[in-house]
Amino acid sequence: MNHQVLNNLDLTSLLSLSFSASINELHDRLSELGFGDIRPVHGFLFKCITPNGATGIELAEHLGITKQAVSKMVDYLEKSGYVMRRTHPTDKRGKIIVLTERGWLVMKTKEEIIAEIEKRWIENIGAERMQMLKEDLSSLIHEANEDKSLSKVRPVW
Amino acid sequence: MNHQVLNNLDLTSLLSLSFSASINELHDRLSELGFGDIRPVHGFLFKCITPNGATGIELAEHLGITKQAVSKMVDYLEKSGYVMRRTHPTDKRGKIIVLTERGWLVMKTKEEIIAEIEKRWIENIGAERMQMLKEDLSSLIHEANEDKSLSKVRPVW
DNA sequence: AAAATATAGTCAACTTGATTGACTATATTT
DNA sequence: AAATATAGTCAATCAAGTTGACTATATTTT
Repeated sequence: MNHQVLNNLDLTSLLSLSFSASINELHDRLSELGFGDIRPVHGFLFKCITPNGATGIELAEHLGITKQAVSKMVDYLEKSGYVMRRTHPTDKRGKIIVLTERGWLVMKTKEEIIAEIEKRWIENIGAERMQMLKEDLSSLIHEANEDKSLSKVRPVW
Repeated sequence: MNHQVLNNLDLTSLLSLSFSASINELHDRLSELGFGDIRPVHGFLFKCITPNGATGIELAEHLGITKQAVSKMVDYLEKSGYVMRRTHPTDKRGKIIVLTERGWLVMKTKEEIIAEIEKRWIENIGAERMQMLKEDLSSLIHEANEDKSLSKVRPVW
């Protein structure tokens, strides 16, 4: 697949391919660094947990899946050592899910890798174009979600 | 989620959200127009079938899934009236999967919707910025896949 | 030409990550 | 105080993928 072909793709396909490329690079690097048990969806979950923890239902809404599915995901992440269930400070029905030290480590590592990727891309297209790219993508997301509620940030399709 | 928040997201998250927004809008519109039985992955399959049909193995490589999974997907799409299995002209082991009239109709409809979406986005950010956006995304994809083979266009994560 | 090997597709059994429904314990509203 | 709503979990099911086994046809080797 060469540059010429790419230029003729519609925007949706370009977004799909570029997202795919970046998320794959991120997780390949995470794997190399010993975080092979983390999947992309976990990153979206961690983002909602930080900085102060979150309840299962908050996570479910954030990810756009059921609370039962979140419960299983948390089982897995707890077993793998990334999160802990704490009793909720005020609501005895609830629990609050927080990151362990390893959870914080993977977040920090992820940010470093993403910074590396962005840096390489800036070298490629220049800082101004990168800034414009981010602004334009933000506008598009903003505009597309004007009407809807949008608290779900999980990229489902 | 407001504009300010979006501007502070990393590029990977922005790509995820914008892809998600566009693919969701596309499929919401397709649903309204009576194509509610089509999922995003089917679009990637159709793209490989057109214009001259494709074998199961070609589709499997294109999508990055097994030939058995493709076979099931084709079962579904054949039952739903979008594709047909034809005997392969030269290889009696093989079959060639082609679009039905309804298959062509959904492709045409899809292109119209995508054109609408792009048009609206051009009204939003301007034609020049849209052109730059596409160029930059193309560069990024191109650069990210320099080393790899990349014939898979399915956005897996 | 015959035999050995490779390839295209399908069937069946299994895995994974989601779903819906039922339940317990605690909160909130009436 | 009673009725209802909410947070979380357990169990059964579903959907979309996987691996492994098989048939029929092609291709390669001897």
